[in-house]
Amino acid sequence: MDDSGDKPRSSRSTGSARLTDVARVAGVAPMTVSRALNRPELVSESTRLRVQRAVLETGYVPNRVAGALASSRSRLVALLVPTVAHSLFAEVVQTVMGALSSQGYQVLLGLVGYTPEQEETILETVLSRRPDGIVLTGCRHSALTRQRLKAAEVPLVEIWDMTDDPLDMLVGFSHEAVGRAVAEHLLSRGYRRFGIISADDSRAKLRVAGFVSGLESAGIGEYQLREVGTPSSMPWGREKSAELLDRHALDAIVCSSDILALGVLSEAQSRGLTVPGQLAIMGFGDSSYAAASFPALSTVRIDGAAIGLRAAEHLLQRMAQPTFERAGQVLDVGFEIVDRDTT
Amino acid sequence: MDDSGDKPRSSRSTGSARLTDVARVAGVAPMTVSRALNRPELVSESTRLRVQRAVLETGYVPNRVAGALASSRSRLVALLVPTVAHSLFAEVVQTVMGALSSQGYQVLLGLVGYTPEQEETILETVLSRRPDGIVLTGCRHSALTRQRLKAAEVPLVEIWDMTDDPLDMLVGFSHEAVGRAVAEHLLSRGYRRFGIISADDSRAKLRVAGFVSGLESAGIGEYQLREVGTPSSMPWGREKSAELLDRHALDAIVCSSDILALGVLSEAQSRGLTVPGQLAIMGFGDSSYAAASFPALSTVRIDGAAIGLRAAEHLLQRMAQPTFERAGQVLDVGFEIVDRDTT
DNA sequence: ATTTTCGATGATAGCGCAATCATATCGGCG
DNA sequence: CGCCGATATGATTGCGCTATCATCGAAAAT
Repeated sequence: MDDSGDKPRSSRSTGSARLTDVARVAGVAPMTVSRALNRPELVSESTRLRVQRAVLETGYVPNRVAGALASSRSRLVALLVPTVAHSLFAEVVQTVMGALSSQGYQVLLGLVGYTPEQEETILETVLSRRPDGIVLTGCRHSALTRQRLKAAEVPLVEIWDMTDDPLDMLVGFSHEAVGRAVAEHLLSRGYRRFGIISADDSRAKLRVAGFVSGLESAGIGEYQLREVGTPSSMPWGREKSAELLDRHALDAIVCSSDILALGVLSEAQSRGLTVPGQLAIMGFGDSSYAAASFPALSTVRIDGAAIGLRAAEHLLQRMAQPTFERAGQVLDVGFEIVDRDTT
Repeated sequence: MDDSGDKPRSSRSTGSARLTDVARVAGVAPMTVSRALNRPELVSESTRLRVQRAVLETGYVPNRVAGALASSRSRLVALLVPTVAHSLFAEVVQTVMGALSSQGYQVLLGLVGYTPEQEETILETVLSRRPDGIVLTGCRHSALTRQRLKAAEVPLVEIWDMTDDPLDMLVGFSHEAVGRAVAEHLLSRGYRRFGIISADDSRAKLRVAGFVSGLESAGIGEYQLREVGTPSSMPWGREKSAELLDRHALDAIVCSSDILALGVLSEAQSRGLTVPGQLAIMGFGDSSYAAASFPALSTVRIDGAAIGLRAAEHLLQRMAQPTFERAGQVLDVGFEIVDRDTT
């Protein structure tokens, strides 16, 4: 007889227990169950325990879809990165998710590749989930993307790049500065005839631009540039460096990623070139295998974990106090030239 | 005067355009706008165009939170992997997301580490989003996890492991078989005195068990085992191999991941041991850098992309026809011993 | 001409939850 | 003793959308 008062569940119902079911079992109002679960400090100890028991008894799993609609808080953060098949971004994903999940947020991951068009498409569907915050890789967005982000008025952190004019918050580093620093480093080592192998991606190109401007500051106007598609890979590095070495007398090759540099290293070894004696090689990223190659790869270390962590912190702060305006906050985490055995 | 009939938006409203706003601008009923956007084949061409214009004019972004609540379809798939900071799982994430996003699904990523407890916690919050499908790494789940998954009645694919008794669908390979195959391979090469360095993770332990059983089949009962914590890293490999080599005369060391093997390789080189002459080394995973090490690392290739792709395909099929029962479907994608220069 | 069919559109009613305000209870205090 | 404020709980309403059924006009069938 204990369900004699129940209306039959509508045909649209999902079948699993709802808040009202828990409430009936616990002998309280639905609202009290909601509070017991979300704001336990507002209910008495005894009620909280009764609700807890009722939850176990009914096997209730809260429906956060409904909760999000009712409260306009999704507890969801969108994280948009080009790829996870690259240890640097994987590290960012790992740390961002660690920091956010400890605060009860879940992550909606979007892989946007390296083109603004993909970013635009993915952002649209992401915004339709009404995330409470967004972490976005890069600062170069399409006009539509910028407009949508502004209209959404959602806390936002751009990462992995640098600009004076962020959409909201920014945690990253200057790719141009990286390029210039690499140029200075290699010039100080005495290298003069440079090859460059770069991925066809806007941030890699910025680093190349910085590198070239560094060369020009030293009066060097000549260099050989080859572009490769994404994703970068060892074979790309081998192929392009073979092309470069066949046609030009070079004493150093600079790569837009460690994996390309490893390919160059293979090519050099297959040609019997001593490294760095006859050919110096420079990578980017300081991936876990950079130190493991033989000879150990000189590279540029980017602290992806720091970027992810600070980005998450900034976002959490803003999501906790949405009124406190701190737009325009910019953090440059820098980088470090790691001088191993290939330069 | 054109808003004279509007009720003021309630204080709970979010401020952005809703379906009814688009409907008013387009001069149709809200339901027609919903259809024009989600089932365009059900509305006339002219209505569809008017709605399209109204959407642009209002800057409407659909609210899929509300849509999901109303339709009981979230268009969300939960993807639970131990970590993305490991190229094998990154590859899975990459391919699963590629396949799902092309069909309009978004991915809720969960990083569950290597313990059933974490999986349990994360699964609970994941289920509260009412995903349309779940991809779960591994087949060993806590009782509560199994119970919740069964109660949720959501299409599910377990990956990266093998069992006769999957919860629903399964795409993976047998870790024990990997271990046995590695044992046979090394035994056929003549190695007899083995060290094992394994991560403290249940699937790695299965591979160890398979390896040991392979040794025992050959009448070898002695071997040296060291466990390391997660995440595996080169320093762990170096440290544990140093310990092993100090105390035991070994002619081969088997590792539960390529990154550990690379550490072992460094240690061997630092001791002036020839590889594989004085010490053979075996990795697992065939990470991108395995072929790049010097000497190139012998390892076990797992086709993470194939696993991700097939898992996504199975899931899409089931989500499209939820009535068509195919529970119990199991796909073994196998593995391959990659015999490079360290064995 | 009348009925049937079908495509297109609209009206209504929830989906499951939390914001909000109303109500009840209780001890402390003038 | 009655009033006040704090604390605990409940009733109501609506978040924005889609399932469902009703309606309506026009073409097709009788």
